[in-house]
Amino acid sequence: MEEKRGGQKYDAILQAAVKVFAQKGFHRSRVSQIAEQAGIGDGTVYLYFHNKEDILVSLFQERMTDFVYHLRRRLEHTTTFYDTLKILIHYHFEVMEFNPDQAIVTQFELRQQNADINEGISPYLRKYFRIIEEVVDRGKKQGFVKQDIPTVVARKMIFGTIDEVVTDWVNCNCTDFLKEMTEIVYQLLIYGLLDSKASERGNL
Amino acid sequence: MEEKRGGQKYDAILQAAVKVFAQKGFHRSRVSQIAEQAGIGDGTVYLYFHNKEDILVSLFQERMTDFVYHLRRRLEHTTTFYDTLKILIHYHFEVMEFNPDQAIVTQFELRQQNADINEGISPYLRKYFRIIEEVVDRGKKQGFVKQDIPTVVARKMIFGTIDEVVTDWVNCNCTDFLKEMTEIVYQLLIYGLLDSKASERGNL
Amino acid sequence: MEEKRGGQKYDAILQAAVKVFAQKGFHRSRVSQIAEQAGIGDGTVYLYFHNKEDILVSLFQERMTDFVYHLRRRLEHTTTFYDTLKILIHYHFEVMEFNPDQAIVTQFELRQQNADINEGISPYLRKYFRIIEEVVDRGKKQGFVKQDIPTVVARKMIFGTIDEVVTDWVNCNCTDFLKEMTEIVYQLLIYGLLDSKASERGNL
Amino acid sequence: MEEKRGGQKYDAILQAAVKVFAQKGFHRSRVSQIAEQAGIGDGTVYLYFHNKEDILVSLFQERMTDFVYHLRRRLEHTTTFYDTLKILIHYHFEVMEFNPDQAIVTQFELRQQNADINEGISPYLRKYFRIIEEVVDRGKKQGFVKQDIPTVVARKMIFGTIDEVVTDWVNCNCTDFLKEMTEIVYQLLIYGLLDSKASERGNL
DNA sequence: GATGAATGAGCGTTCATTCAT
DNA sequence: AATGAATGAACGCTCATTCAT
Repeated sequence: MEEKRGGQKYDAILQAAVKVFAQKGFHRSRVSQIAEQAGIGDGTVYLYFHNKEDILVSLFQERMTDFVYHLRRRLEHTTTFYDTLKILIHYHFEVMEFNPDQAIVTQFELRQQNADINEGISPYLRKYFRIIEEVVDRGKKQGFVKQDIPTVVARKMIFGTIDEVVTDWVNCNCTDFLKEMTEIVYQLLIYGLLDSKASERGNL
Repeated sequence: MEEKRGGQKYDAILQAAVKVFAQKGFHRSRVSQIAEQAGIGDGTVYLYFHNKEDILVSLFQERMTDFVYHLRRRLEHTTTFYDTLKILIHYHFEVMEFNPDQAIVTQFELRQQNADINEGISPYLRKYFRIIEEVVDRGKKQGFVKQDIPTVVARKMIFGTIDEVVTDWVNCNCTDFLKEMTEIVYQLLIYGLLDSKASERGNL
Repeated sequence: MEEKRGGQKYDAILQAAVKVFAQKGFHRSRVSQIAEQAGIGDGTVYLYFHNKEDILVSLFQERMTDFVYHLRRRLEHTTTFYDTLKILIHYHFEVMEFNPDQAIVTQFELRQQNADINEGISPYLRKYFRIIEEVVDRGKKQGFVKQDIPTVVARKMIFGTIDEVVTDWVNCNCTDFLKEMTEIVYQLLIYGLLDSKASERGNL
Repeated sequence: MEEKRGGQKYDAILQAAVKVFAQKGFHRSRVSQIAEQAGIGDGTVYLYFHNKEDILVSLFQERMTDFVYHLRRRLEHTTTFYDTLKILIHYHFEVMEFNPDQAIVTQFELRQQNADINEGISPYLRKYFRIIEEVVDRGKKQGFVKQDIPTVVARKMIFGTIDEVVTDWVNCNCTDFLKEMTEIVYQLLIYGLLDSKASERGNL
């Protein structure tokens, strides 16, 4: 076992875990099921992970690290706030749509009020938050985003909206085409709900 | 047991459950802990609830029914979309801030991928969603909300944003004043991120 | 469950435990076997004992408390060191012979190098040691026992000899009549190995 | 594996085992710990021993064979019963004191009610018993030891006493000087507890 | 011979639920 | 209705042992 993280078995376990967790939920999933799905012995799981929770946490860390890495690469060559935000939304939807099992786990199983799980997950989620906040800040500098909007609150709206769209999509058994939501979500975040003609018409 | 729902012990159990669930999380909570906290015997819990999950589900149903009832009453006398939306946001924050234990349970413990729990919760959550969607629809009729925004998507943004703000607040141990977020959240949802002068300046 | 120690189930578990421990040895014994032997459910064991080790320790504590109590009563009315010592030896053998299962557990399973077990057992074993030492001390005062023999060493010889006799008896599947060893052991401890005529004959 | 018994790795494993067993106790010791302590791979252990129990048993057999061999050599040139017994006691204490880890294992870990262990150990322990019994028998022939004392019982007293002294010494963390106990133990075994003047004084 | 990754049987313990009182 | 002692199914995890390299 030269390599733990990134090793063949390590990956197989994570891949098996997403499947099982997505199907049964974390608490109803059995370590033996994961092992079986991965085609290895029960005990082998514990050569690569400390315990069941560690599988869930590692799963998120691996995927989030990947997500953040590729997201950053995609955002590298964008210029305007508009492009950037749209690509961010699109990539988030794309990744989720590409791996519905992963999406299920992300939207449900990770939202646990469990110290170990939370501590393992939070730092990695915050990395994503930081990207969104950087996007907003850049938007401010470029004059696209209103200066008086607190960056953190803007991030909460952006992430909260995207996240809710994904949750609903998962709840509908991932039937719709998530990526097609990109444009409308983007428009809403940028322009808000208000019909600009309303003020002109004196409705305010 | 003349009365189940609404009976004295029934309420005592729910009240005890919020406390225990908030502190330990649903899966780490023991039925015996809830019984003790409620000052009753373990077996008595099962005179009022089918099982542990039923407690969590009933808890949400009760609170959500209350929430929806009072929210509707507050929204009854509002006229413009602006008032309505602001009151909705404010009331959501107010309720959460008033009962942090309830907030913790709502933001974490209810997000379970568990058939029984989900089926018990979804209908009641959808009642809230319907209110939000009605608000959006009314806003459209009044000409405040852009007609081409799908109501459901607008609801996702509104709820998603509010929900994310609450989640973050809970994650920060409920230290900030949540209600003070109302105005900024309201502004963001209505006007979006865009600095309107940007288009005039030709940044688009 | 009004009573734990001394309760009906508590005793049943201990009685079952001696039997199972004696047959299989502590480490090869299964809690489920003890429960079955006691005619109760597996979980019930844990209403009366903290864990498997606690059963072993409690077993020894109960039996040793009994042993010490009855031994003291028997020794109460003895006068000379001779009577006292003989009764002590006899009672030790009698108890062991009366309950071979208990004897097996005492001679083997309790000699564990395990902090929890040792800490639970030592204080109770020392109570017995104290009795032996008191007997020796009284013997000294009465002029029966040589003054220059350290009481503690005398106790080690007395207990060590009795204990070894019992161990050997257990190793021979408890076939001999243990109580019949009383006299010879007594003689040996009192007079030692030496043939007193030897010195007279100048063999020394 | 040209050589098993006596090979370099074989010895290394035994040496490592004493250390680990003494520290953790047989059941809490892990084969991997022994391997690590011996500086070899886990699997290598099984090239030299059948299983974990075999290590414990072999350990005892090796050490006991050595012990018996050297004890016999020391006793070869003694003449009187007195010398012989004293040397026996002294050598037993000396060996134990020289290797406290070995002593701990001998006093605790070997006293297992386990068929395999017992069967492996008994024959070797009996070799020691036989020596003691030979010493007693010779003592009888020489007229030092009372003829009517059954040799086996005498052996039980001798071994039981020595053994108990060692056990107590181990329980006190091997702090005292064990060898200094030789004389008093010897005196006790030879002359017994009785103050010979007592009978003269008519105390009997 | 030496290794150590892989195995999987095995078990102590928990705790939601029941039911006799 | 209320109790809480009793239950036993269920499972995460360990670790002695194996065997391909």
